[in-house]
Amino acid sequence: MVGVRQFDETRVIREALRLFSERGLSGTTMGDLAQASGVLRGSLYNAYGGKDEIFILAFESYTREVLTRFREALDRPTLREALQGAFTAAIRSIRGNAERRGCLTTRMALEDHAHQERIRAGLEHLLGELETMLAQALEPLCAAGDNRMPAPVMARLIVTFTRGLAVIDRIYDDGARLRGDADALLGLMCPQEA
Amino acid sequence: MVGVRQFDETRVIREALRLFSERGLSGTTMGDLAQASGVLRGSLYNAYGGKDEIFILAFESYTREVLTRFREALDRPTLREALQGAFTAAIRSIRGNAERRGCLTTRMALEDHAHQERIRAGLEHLLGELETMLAQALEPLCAAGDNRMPAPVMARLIVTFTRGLAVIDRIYDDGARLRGDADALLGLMCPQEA
DNA sequence: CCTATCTTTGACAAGGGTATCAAACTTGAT
DNA sequence: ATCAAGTTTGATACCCTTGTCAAAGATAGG
Repeated sequence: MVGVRQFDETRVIREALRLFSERGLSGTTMGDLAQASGVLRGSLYNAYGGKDEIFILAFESYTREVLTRFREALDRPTLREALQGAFTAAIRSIRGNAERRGCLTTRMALEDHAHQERIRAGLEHLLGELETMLAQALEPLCAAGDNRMPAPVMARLIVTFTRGLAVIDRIYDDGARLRGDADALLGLMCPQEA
Repeated sequence: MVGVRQFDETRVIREALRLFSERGLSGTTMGDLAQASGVLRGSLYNAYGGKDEIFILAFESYTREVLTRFREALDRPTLREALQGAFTAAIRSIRGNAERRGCLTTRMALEDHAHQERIRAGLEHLLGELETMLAQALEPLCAAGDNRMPAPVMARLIVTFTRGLAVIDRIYDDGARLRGDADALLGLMCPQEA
């Protein structure tokens, strides 16, 4: 290797993910990315080609992160606990942490961009994986109880509902509201008073 | 009146609503608005001041339209029918008609803009009205059945869930999927097999 | 130490959008 | 018919963003 990249590539992706989550794709400029990562615009163009390429990399990283988080959250012995885990993970994803805020998936779903189809396909892939993971995790737990709702239907409902949580958070910015909604749906899905 | 406006103001608002719903606020330019309404940019600036002012007017019009639609949809004798009416109205709003597509509320919630606070307040107002309307309409119907969930909680859950439907529609563009999700939640809220 | 190759740097051109403005125009009221 | 007030029109200035590029810099391999 003769020409060696001088900057921290993981930092670029990390900062990009943060900015895209907070401001969206069109709301983030190459200048923003450059400033946040401490790399000059020219270097970013040279290394990645442009904003869309950086976004794709950031989104792939985000997909891995989200799926890992849900996989862990669902690993519980009862239906109720698994659902609680899923909702808690979703709300944590949406409300963010010190490093990042906002749900990139929901954000990208509502935004228009040049590479619409590619990004839409990425979102479909992420939500599809999430739905499959939910269905597989809930299947045995649903069968154990007296649940009338099939696990795949429940999985879809959870995916759709949690997208709604992301929207509501943008408007009310109220964690208690999100937890209240999640508890309400949990109550419908697990009527028992354990 | 000496200087009389030469163009059709209702057409401007109607076309603006269509464009903002389909492309978002930042995705719609004054040029787009001018072209769609057949009015020159200069005239729009003179009449309204700028894009944001036009948006506010369009959003107010949208708020009235949505609330009217839900008021009619909820006017049913049983809980199940009222819920079905609400979900159908929501899906119709989201999927649109020949004239317009896309859910402006959900779209605006996820987009960043200069007048963030003003628009966020507008969204909170619309969803608040919707929630109140739902709670009041469902209250007597819930009391009639053996429902354990209080009407206000159910109202919030519906508002949140239907925002999720709007997001899912953007990704899958599949009306059957939306109806499936709505039926699933309906099944949880009205367990009886009428 | 030298070199080939890639990276960094800063400047620049181009495109698109917002906003402004003066001049021409329209029209209700006197 | 004339006037005053508001509107239309097209041009223009300005800003922001993207994308490109040549020159300078850095580094592994010889």
